[in-house]
Amino acid sequence: MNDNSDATTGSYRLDDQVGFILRRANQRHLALFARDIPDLTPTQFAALAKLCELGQASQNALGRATAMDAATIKGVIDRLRKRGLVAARRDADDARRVHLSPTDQGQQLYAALLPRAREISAETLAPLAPQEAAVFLQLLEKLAGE
Amino acid sequence: MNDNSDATTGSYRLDDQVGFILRRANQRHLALFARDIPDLTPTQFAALAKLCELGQASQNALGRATAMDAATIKGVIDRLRKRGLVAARRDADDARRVHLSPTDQGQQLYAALLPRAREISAETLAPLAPQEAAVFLQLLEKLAGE
DNA sequence: CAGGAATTGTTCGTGTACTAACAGAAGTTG
DNA sequence: CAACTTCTGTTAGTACACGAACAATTCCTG
Repeated sequence: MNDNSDATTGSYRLDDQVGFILRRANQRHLALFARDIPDLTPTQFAALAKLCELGQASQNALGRATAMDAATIKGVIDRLRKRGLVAARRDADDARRVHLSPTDQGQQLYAALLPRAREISAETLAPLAPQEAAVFLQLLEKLAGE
Repeated sequence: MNDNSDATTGSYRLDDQVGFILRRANQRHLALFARDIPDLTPTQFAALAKLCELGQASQNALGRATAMDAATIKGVIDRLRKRGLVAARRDADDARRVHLSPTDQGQQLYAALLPRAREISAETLAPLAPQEAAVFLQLLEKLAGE
């Protein structure tokens, strides 16, 4: 019973806690992204990518698909619209909804950035051997839930 | 050559990218933390915990130890000072430095929160079997770098 | 010792991220 | 159909997080 990872016993070192390491891993990824794709934030790219995948979506639906709450997705879409990458119009069937779709420019940018996005994913996983990366992604997916 | 995880070929699905899943995993952890320790943010707790571990530190040094840049740690420390959890004074040897130490109240709060902090780490890892969690933490550490 | 370089901390601006509160529209049920 | 509930989007407030620019201090090197 010397297990330091026990939930109620043993020492607590910040550097060994999942949350802390998760935050650092995320930081490293964000830094790689900012270096390779300086013109778009990871969040903005996620929204654009998902919208291109789906073709269209309501604002909140896109938020759910990209794990952003209503307040967050609004700011992200505002910025993408300001840059002409996303078009918005009131939904005809449902007056509450904002119907979103990527503009031509948005689709072109997405296509142009795809290789670099793949690169970023590879670079992020670079410290792991290929099989390790596969295992890691499976476990990480479990951890993320939903 | 059908490997979708190839860095330059194959399809790109946002939902399969490390960065995206990393962000969701982090979100889940933050939610657990906010639920179990509503009085302190994860970042504030990290700063307080590290300062209690070290006993004392300069502001920037504490920032490095907790993976926060100078601008970020400043805000965090300001809030902890305002709540009387951290004491600050100008360093005698180096006039640039702000010497930080936890107050008695800060140490007591840290001690009181420790069990819940351990709980949060356990809950975060709960979707994984014990051996899976161990493997995951090793790989995650590699990914975080430094 | 003098002058350039590095370190420490601060401020500003931008961009997530979440809570809470709100208004308007749509759906549900008695 | 009317009341209730849910869903959609918006706003305001707080808190990370980082780049860039800056002043003061200390360090280093010629």
